Amino acid sequence: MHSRKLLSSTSKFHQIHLIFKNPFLGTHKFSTQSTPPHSLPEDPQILTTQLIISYCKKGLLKEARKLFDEMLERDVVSWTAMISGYTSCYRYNQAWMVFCVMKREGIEPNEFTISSVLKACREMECCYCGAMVHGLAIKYGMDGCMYVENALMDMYATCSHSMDDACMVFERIQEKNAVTWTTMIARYTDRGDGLAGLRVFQRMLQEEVELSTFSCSIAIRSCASIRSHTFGKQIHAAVVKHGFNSNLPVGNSLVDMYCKCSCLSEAYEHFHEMPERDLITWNTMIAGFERSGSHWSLHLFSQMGSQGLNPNCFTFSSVVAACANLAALNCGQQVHGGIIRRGLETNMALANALIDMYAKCGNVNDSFRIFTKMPRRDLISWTSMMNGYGSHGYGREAIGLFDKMVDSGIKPDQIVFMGVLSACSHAGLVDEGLKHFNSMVVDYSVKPNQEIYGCVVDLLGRAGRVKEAYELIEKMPFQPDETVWGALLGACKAHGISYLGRLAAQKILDLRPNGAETYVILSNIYASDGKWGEFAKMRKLMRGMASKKEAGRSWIEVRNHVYSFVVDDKMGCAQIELVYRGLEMLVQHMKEAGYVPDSDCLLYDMEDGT
DNA sequence: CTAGGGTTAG
Repeated sequence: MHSRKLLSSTSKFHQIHLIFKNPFLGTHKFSTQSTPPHSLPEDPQILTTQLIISYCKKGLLKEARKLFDEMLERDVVSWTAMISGYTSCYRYNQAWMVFCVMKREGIEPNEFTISSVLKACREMECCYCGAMVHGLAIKYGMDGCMYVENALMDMYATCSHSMDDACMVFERIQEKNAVTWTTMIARYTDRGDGLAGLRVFQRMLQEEVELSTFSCSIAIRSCASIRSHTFGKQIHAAVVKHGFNSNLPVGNSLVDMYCKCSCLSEAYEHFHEMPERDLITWNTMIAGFERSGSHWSLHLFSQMGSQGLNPNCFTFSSVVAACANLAALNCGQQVHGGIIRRGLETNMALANALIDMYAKCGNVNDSFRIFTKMPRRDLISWTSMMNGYGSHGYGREAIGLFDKMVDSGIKPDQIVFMGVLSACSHAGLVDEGLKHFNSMVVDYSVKPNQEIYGCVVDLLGRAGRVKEAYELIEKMPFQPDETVWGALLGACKAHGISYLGRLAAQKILDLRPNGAETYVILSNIYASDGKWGEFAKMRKLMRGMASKKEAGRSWIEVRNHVYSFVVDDKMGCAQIELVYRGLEMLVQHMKEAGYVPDSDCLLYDMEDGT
């Protein structure tokens, strides 16, 4: 811990001299004026405290701390200024340490100190520290102060394992203000319980608390988190009624809510009608389009540039993902250039997105180049690289990365195991895959979910070990879902095992009776078994269903332009004839190499008997 | 000198 330095000159004039040398109080002003402005306090202790605050506001913590250490007498205000200075610059440990020294020196904290230090506890997610401060607050009789109560509630809501402690504080608050309500709604939403957040919002309305832009934007985020278009629209109506429409946070959260509820046209409509848009508005809309309309996302990105807005790492992470979805390598490389030009390539989230983008564009070597150059890697970096290797069939490399990741001290999660197992599955590394599956629970205490079981069923099934796959399904600790049965069905189809195939298809149809492709596979199994009566039944059921299946679309980027195709496409690009000629050549090559076309899943050709 | 709101990655 630091020691308090004593100045050689102990006069108050020395401290005032220090202050006049300081740039933030404007030395030039004082030197030209004969008397300082009246607003400046004459007490050097107060002056120094204000100087500390100015330094902290500029992020000059070292300078602030030096001044603080050199102070001859420090009252509770100076201590609190130093503590809140550290918290406002995200140095929560330092804030906490200053608080501890303060207590040791026998300075009694006030409600300002307590609420500042509670913020530090909250950010450190240290419920233990927070509870200790709670005790002090009670001891000094500050637990009736609004600021302390709200800060306590927020601390428990953020750090405690459940919302129970926060609720206890909340219910005891006699006069709840706007901050009390909004904090509660926001914390429920942060924990993924948007519905509970909305219930608090509803109670707030019942108690006739006036709506504000704050409460509206938070409540809209709650709607977004539970994808409730219904509630979202209702709050939107209230927003219009209160004239909050022109408020940016409210407008931005509305755009996000409509996007998350998959109402992209409504989102865009609102985006379009907003009187003012900032970077966050554009980022939200671009991110919203990324998932289900990547080309719109890229279009919006270029529009944003022509509006004179400078993209940040949030913008780029969506745009890189959009390029990955489209497998648009050229575009992705240009975006990568833009990232480097802005010095954002050190951003971990962006590097992760680039790894994924290059892998999905087929350049897994570029992915690895980015991966190796990263100074620090998180779980997502490793997962992205593993998935990149896995999707290119490099199972051994993916396993190697997994081991290195564990060695570097990062704990794998379910998604990492998904990556390792699917890499093993694609590379035919059955025993390695099973080994990792078994060590999941034993060595890493990660519980396998449906998807992971589906992956192991796929792993066994691809290798022809269909019976083992079925046994695994029977041993599953929960009811197998569509993905699991789908994996088994795929294996049965590939290895011509009709008995288990019929069973799997039936299970899928029980879960999702309108799955046209399942009927196709099932009818083909009946056909191959010569059960023509059943086959006819299936075909009858399928009639009228085929139209419900959406056409699969493929696309390719050539010279900065994305061309997309559907089966029997006649509308495509001008060189469509050339494309078909190329395709015929390829099919000829494949047939010469011994390829037999698989028509099991051709839905449209069924009626011709092909 | 103190408290509350909006956007991103597998």
